[in-house]
Amino acid sequence: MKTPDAPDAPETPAKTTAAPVGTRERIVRATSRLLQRQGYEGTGIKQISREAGATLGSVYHFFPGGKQELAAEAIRHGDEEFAVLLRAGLGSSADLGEAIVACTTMLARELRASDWQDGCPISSTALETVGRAPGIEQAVAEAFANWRAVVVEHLVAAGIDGQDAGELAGTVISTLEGAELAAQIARSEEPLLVSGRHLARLLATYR
Amino acid sequence: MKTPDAPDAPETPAKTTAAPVGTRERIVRATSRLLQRQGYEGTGIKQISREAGATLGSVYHFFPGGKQELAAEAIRHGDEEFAVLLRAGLGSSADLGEAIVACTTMLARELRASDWQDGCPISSTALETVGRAPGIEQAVAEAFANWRAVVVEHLVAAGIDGQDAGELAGTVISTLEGAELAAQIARSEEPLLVSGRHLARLLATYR
DNA sequence: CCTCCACTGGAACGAACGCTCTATCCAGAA
DNA sequence: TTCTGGATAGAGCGTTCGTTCCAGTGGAGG
Repeated sequence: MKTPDAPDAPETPAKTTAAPVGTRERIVRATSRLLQRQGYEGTGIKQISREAGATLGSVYHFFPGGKQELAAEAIRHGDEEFAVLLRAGLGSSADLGEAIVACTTMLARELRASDWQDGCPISSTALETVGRAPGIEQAVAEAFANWRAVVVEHLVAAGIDGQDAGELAGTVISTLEGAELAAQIARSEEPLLVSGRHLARLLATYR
Repeated sequence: MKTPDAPDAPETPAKTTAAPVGTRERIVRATSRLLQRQGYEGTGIKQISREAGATLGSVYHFFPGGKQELAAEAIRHGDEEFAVLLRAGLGSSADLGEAIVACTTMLARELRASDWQDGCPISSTALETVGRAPGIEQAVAEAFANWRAVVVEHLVAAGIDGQDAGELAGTVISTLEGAELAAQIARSEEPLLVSGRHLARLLATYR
């Protein structure tokens, strides 16, 4: 009934817009979004295959490791997604404080646009699988380390000492995570925006 | 086989220690701990009744609203649990910075003692049920507001302006939440301890 | 042409899910 | 004693879970 893959133009996937997305990629994207909104246990493989426009056979063909392997891959997808946003926000201003505020502003806008549904892409799955799914735990740890590295880079470039930058980057990520959770719960941009200003103020004390 | 309620001394439940815990309370406590570790979808009613030493009939007798009502009650339990820790930490020192550091130190110690399992009692359930379980969402929102109020009280007592105190309290809670998540993921006390120092530094700029 | 194989499609399995239901127990009121 | 109703006990409902399995299907390589 439904033909997922575009039958035409298999050779020119880069049409700038609407590049036909392969089955594997569609499965990963659908999984990432569902994990973000429903968590690990709340998301079923059949729902994933339905939303991705793929069949159960395809899912297990590409991810023979089952749900865990699929979730780990989706975490890596969310990792890069969030890193892109982080780089965009931090790179938007030479002033460190303004850059941080830009990050929280972007996060707040996206959160509101999704009716407070799309928070951190991985935190829900991360919390559910602590100590019980090694593959997922590792992907989560790598994501946090990745985001931290992105922040460290900008802090060092802004002239903050390496040791301080490493510690501050951890706190920046932690606070963004917590503020995003608080914003989802309160259905308000305020926790994110306020935390952004506080982080800017904290960073300003390192001169 | 197993007699949950202590058959003797039904009139003097307050023996200072080892007060026999009623069936309803046992169910709530078991639910709270399981939700903390496994999240909402990952926790089954039958597992709850097993761990609580109660039967399915008892669970639905006390919580006719089913899983959602039970979870909301467990969230309220976790709310008070965390508030107690917060008050203990904040009250441990007249110096605001030291008090905040005391909070993170306590959280870090408890987290390590549970092999990084027992993080925030409600965050996992909160994330899973955003926008899909009104009763639970409300209990979660009340918990955050409650914790925030506890912090505000101490900030104001330390001489911080009311407006600032309200905003800072939100960031304090957010950062504690995020740092606890980071600590669980990294299996390390460091994110919590470092964030505690940074929060102390931030608060010190309000004088 | 045929062969091959990555990929698709979906039936079926046993287990677990949330919840309903009836039956039983037992302390205290009448 | 009989009656009442809170509390306990667990079988069983229909559904969904993650996973396995196998029969196609279609395009590239010989």
